[in-house]
Amino acid sequence: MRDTGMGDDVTLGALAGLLGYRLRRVQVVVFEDFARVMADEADGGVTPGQFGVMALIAANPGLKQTALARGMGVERSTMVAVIDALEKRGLVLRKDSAEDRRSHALVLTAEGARSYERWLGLVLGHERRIAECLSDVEREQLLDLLTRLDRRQLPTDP
Amino acid sequence: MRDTGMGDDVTLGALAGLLGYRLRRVQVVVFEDFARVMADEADGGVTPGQFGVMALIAANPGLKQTALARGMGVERSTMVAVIDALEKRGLVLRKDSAEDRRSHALVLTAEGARSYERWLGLVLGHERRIAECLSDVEREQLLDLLTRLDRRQLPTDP
DNA sequence: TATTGTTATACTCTATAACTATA
DNA sequence: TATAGTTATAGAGTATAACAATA
Repeated sequence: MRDTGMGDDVTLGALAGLLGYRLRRVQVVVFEDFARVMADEADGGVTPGQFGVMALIAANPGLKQTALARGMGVERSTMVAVIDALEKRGLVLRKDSAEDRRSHALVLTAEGARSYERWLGLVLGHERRIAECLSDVEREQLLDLLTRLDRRQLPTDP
Repeated sequence: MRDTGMGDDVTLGALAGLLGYRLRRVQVVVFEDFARVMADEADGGVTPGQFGVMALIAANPGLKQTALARGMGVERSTMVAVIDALEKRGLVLRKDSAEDRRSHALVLTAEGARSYERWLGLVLGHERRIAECLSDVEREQLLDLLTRLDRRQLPTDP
């Protein structure tokens, strides 16, 4: 395990006020807690990325891989192996699209839907724990500020 | 370039309120803008991780690799190649430590210090741009909330 | 015995470019 | 011509485990 303790207390200098540094530190904390939660799962659970994919499929049944890739902010080609792995585990299914024979309509299998619901519960618990030092209002503020920094939320330049 | 535009507007579902997802999205935005800023540099500039290392050395001249690794939240072994690359470019120097002959005292070279000051200016501009949709107060709030989520900032459990 | 830096190795995530089959 | 999915490949970034030198 990485030691992020306060052992040597290095001065952060210019880093202290930089969003990039702060974001990366928190990301490490979040990912470690996510992994800890999933470690108790019999089948090993899912990674944060895999959970995100399943959540988007659950919310948009039948969406195609390109749209999913955009939603996750990765390339189409990157998505292929992710779906391969979930499909091999019987959690996700590539159905033939009715309108466009090039594309796949992604859906959760019955088992995938069951697993997703269980994992969603775990993830909500994880969410509560990592934000336990914040009030509900502060957590909402944080989510709002982060959402506003996400360019995807902005209208495109004219 | 990754397409994070609003093309297909997928419903985020449970993801919308999850810090892990929001953090990752913003991280992508931040890293892309950082890369854009550095692309104009004659020598290619530095990566966010390399900049962080140089900032910590600048703020803590003479610190050893283990302390630096802790400050960056990575393993000692991971740090080796990072410093190798910076040392090969003449930006960082491994000096012999006076007290402990096992460890190295890390310092910026004269050129490293000059480059760091220039890059710091670029990074502060980058910082201003990615947070341009936030007021100064909101940016400070965001930094504060992120800092509080960073376990390193918390007192260790008894 | 414990720590510092190092090597060897492997794994995950990601991207680019070129291909195919459709549209 | 353009798009959806795929493959092949490569490059970051990271970790673990074992080692030599030193404490």
